Amino acid sequence: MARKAKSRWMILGLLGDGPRSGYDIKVEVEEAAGHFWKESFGSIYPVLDRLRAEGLVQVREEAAEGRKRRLYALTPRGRAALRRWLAEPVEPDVLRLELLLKLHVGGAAAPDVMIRHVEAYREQQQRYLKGLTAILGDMKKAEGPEPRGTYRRLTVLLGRRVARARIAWAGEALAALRRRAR
Amino acid sequence: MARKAKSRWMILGLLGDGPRSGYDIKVEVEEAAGHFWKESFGSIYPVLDRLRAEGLVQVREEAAEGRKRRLYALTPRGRAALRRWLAEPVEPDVLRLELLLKLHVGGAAAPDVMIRHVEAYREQQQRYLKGLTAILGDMKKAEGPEPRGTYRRLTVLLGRRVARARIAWAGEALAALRRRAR
DNA sequence: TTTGGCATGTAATCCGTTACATGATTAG
DNA sequence: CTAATCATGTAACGGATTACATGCCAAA
Repeated sequence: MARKAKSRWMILGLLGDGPRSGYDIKVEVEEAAGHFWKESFGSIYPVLDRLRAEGLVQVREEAAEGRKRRLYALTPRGRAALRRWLAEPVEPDVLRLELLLKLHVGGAAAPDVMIRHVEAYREQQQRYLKGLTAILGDMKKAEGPEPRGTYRRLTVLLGRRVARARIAWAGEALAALRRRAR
Repeated sequence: MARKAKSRWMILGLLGDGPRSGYDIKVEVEEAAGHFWKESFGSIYPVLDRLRAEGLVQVREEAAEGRKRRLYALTPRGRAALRRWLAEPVEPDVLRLELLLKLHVGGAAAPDVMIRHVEAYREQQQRYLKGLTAILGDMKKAEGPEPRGTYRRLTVLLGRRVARARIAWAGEALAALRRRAR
């Protein structure tokens, strides 16, 4: 049975905002959606080609003006497919949290090993939170068209809430672990 | 280059607590770690066999007393490998959050579609939170050996904090989206 | 001139899921 | 008796990553 295939929806979704090249998509995913998504060239180009074969996107060679670029644009069928997917229920994300795995089976290690992992986690989440806050600042300056702006701001706000919860947890966890270590 | 291969660590980690069968591992992942991990038989049995071939676990047929079961136990080399992995830095989890993807490209859909997604998300997180709280209750009754008990309780506490953050976000998001919809 | 960014692609690999296949035992 | 649970496995498939391969253009 057809499993996941989420790359195609990210790609189709971005094309919903206007024509883009494979390279554009890569950059845009990193910059605008990097806090909850990732795509590699190794999927982008083949997926783009498949979408074209299925008639969901069209290619246009952007000749001249510098290097050659292949711009992909949604066809009406592509837009319909996107809308259909958007209306489908969200599938629960596959969860595989490596830090929790290490904690779960951490009894086999020395206590300070787990303490260091949680410390690193807290720092990582603090950096992440900072990054999100910076993104939010940029968003305020460059107001985009609605409702897109609202949607994208909401994704960042969720990231921040979750990051703050994780940071708070890490503090609590470190206190508990240090108490035990003594 | 060898990618991920996280199943082996979950399996090796559980075996660190004592011998288990493939079936035991499946059940235990579901019941004790289901809020942050998942394993299918399709990986468990082949991985177990590979670990045996690598000399990290040993098999013992548990003959008689009901059905036959193949019990796997860590070898000294297996335990050493587990400890080495536990000491390695935690790799950041691959993040691919489908709800956020839909929101990110949701401009192509009608506003109420996104509202329904967020509502469903909130309900799902509320159920999830309830489940975690129940687990925590069970844990208090059945105190396990330390430090394992502390570690496992911490995994649940992180889940709860994050779930609460998501629920709070959903409320805020719904307010914003409904405001816009009018 | 050489480094770095722009730009497109292919090949190998592989982890993990789903589906299939089989059978024993136990509870209702 | 029969349905559910216990129990172990294999086969097919597929999505995605990593690494490789190639080349243009602009700036330092």
